[in-house]
Amino acid sequence: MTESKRAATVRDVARLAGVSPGTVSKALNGVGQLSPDTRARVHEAAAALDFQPNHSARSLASGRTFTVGVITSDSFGRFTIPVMLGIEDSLAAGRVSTMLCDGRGDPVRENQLLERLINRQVDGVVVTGRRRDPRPSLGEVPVPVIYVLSESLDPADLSLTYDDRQGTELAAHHLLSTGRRSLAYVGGPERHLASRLRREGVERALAAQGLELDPDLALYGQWSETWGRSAATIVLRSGHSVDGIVCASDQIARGVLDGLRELDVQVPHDIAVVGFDNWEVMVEGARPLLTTVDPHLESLGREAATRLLSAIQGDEPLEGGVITRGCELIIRDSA
Amino acid sequence: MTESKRAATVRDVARLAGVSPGTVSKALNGVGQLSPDTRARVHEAAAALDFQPNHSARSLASGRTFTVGVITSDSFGRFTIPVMLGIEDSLAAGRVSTMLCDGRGDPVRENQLLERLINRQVDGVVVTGRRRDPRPSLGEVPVPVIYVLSESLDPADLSLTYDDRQGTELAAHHLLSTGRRSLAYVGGPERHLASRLRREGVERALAAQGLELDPDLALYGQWSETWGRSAATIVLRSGHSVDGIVCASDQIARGVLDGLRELDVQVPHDIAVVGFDNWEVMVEGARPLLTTVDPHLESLGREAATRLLSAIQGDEPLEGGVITRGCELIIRDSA
DNA sequence: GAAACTTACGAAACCGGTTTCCGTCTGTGT
DNA sequence: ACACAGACGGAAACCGGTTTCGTAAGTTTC
Repeated sequence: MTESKRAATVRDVARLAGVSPGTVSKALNGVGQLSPDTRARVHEAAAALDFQPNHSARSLASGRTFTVGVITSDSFGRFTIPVMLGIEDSLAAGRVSTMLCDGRGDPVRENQLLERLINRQVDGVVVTGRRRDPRPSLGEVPVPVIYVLSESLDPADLSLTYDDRQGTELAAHHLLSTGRRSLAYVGGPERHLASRLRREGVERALAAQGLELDPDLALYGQWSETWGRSAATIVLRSGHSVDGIVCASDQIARGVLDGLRELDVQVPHDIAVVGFDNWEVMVEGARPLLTTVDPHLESLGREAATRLLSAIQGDEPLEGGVITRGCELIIRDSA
Repeated sequence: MTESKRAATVRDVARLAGVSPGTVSKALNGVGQLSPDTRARVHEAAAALDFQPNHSARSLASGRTFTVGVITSDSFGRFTIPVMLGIEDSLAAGRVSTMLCDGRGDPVRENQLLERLINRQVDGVVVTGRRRDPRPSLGEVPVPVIYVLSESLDPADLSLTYDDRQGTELAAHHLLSTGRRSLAYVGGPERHLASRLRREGVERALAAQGLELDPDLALYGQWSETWGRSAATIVLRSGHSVDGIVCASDQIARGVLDGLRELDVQVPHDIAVVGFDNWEVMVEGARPLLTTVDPHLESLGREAATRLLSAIQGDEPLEGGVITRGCELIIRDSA
């Protein structure tokens, strides 16, 4: 099918339309001064020959590649994927392709990849990673760069991320507004920023009602189900009559649910549980279905791509700073 | 840093080395007849200027882009990612980049993406998808194509996939060799090839011992935990004294484990359970830790890339057929 | 009816490498 | 001393678009 000897070039089109190659370029790109008639003839000829401009040639001449690089420090994990989808979705519309690179969390490797992307003349770069913790900047790069999820340490860079604090605040607020009074927070490792921010969200919601989070009930551990199960026991044995638990991830929440069930606690009757991530697999397998916070990663990816694109087109650099988007609470059966 | 005005070109290097641009190209690419001395001088000059050949120009002239396209019909789901990682891993070594496209399972969109990749002159294409079921061929494509996971319906294409049958055969064999006699199989939807093949594996292992799979104990359902939980009940109520269950996925297995626990069945003492996929999240959250079949998706991706690469370099087309790789049983605590 | 603009398009340079072809220089054989 | 092969490296064409610039024809202006 796509085998007609050799692809048509702009000269072939020119010959068929009876114009010069330069004119073909102008007609097809809608630039220059051309009579409507000529323009039409060229388009016709191009269509007849199924002309597809050679991408390399176009890039070479114009300096633009219609390609953006995506560097992830995570190995396309659960967090990167929705972001990628959003990016793809938004870029595909502009006929821009993405070149995906996995930095494996190694800054050296990351820099090599960046070199390579620059060398390939990408029009822009998206940097993303699993962690919410700030990451080192890529430094001076000749094309626009936007950081997603993991914000850049350099305030001159533009970062786009979601609001951890607001997320759990939403969750805790929901618990409080449905009559719960004594909340616990089960986080991941304390060294992770996300763990600490999410705790703050719970504290803020409590403070708004004149309540506070008992230090005994603010637990740090791992991002795993196993930890969630242990945490459930710890909370129950704490002596406090907890009636709501905000978890820092759906995995933890799932562990908590399992732990509670084993201890014959009714969810949500006795204790309500909220997760974080809205990770389908976890949410679906959980019993009862997990109420959780959705950080809308895909739309974050879409926005990142859109901003990057306009920076590329407008040629004005992205202005630095951190843009934070809100999360949404998805209410199901566990709270 | 990478801001030294304008990137060095082959002419800059030529001037510094006191040779002609053509000679620089030859020296750097190790072709042509050049004295060792000249070669060295050019390399030195290139290093001094931190010369990076312009990718578009190189592609334009040589016809090769050092880029392969990856089209996934799955939205970078759980199955595609390990494959992608393998591909990346294997290609990065050859300084080849990957261009990722998500076909969303829509053949029309898929074809547009392919057009775009061809137009961008990719050197080769990898097609992958979540489903094991065969998929339509992309048809005539001017570059090598390899299908991974979802094999192509056209026997003239080269497909690379894993052996579902052998996977569950391994699992069932393990159960039998540890003294289990009465096995059940809990599959996904019957319309999915994977479900049927995995059942056959169980049957083969049983047949090897002169046993067979009772039709009552070969269950089809969904790829979900919920289904696994139901299936556990169905198996127990079947009246057969089952002592081993082979599940078609880790999610199902996890549901089965939960179901059994609720019915006070001891795993693996009373019933042994084996999953399929070796999906870390599921395996880790399961209690007891899940014994499961690992299809080694990442190495499948690596092999696909390697084959593609050699086809690209050797210029001989890939010979058609389906290559099937074996799975490995990962023994943990559930069987 | 000439000057002053416009409009429409082609010629050619250009982007930055690769590759072919050919001339020169050196060394060898007679 | 002369022919000849082989090694070396330069000039220039080439890949396939884009873009600048110049000019011929057509239109307005006075």
